[in-house]
Amino acid sequence: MGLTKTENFTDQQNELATIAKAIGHPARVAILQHLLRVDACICGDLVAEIPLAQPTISRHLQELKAVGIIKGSISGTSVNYCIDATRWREVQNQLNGLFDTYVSDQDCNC
Amino acid sequence: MGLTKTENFTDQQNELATIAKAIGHPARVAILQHLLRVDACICGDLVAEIPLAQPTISRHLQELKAVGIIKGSISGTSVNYCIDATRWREVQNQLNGLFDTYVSDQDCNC
DNA sequence: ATTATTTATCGTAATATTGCAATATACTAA
DNA sequence: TTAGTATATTGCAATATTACGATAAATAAT
Repeated sequence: MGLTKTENFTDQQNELATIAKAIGHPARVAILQHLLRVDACICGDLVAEIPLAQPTISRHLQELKAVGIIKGSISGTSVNYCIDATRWREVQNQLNGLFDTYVSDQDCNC
Repeated sequence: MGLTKTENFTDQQNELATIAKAIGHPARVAILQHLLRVDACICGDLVAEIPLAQPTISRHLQELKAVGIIKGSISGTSVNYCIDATRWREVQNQLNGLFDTYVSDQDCNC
């Protein structure tokens, strides 16, 4: 069917999944890493950095924007993209919320 | 095309994406949360907990197992699943490796 | 006005994912 | 051996994702 049954899960579970899914593509990881590395707003030189066609990169950018971890602002004919600081930390906390649930003494002997 | 061009990216980028993708489904988040909550090996009562058909849950379990964050051991006619402690921390570190790259003073005014 | 530049959107093709019913497999119990 | 129980696999059908060429839209430069 290809259709995820989101109604069966909690908002938190769906949100966590949506976030993870957004990061779940190497091109989007590469985009995030580039935005982090240049530590500034960056225009569309992502197309030069990442070996994918311009429309494809544009799509990946939209997907990252959809979950709020990056934002873009128009500057003349180009667009400046950057990490959304607040959302970035929020997302990190939400992921760590899942990972920190694990306590070491619950190691089983499977 | 539907085919991710993994050859264009580094191993690290691909691995990070693969991990995130595995977590990127609410059913798999629910499975992980359940495994964490019961803080022990758990037999396949996941089917009772999560409102999806048994084959569907089995598939999600295989996907989580494929990235190594859970492991299963046969115990008679049932299977015990649990978090793989080492891999769990490894994955958390890898994700935090990405998120910690962000330093607050790089806030741009987009 | 025309042209160039940059980014987004549309249309399309190919592959992937999700989900379930049916079935297979593998062990347990009688 | 036969029946029961638990999990995995197979075989679909439907939807989603990925990617790219073509094109649109919007500004900048001449």
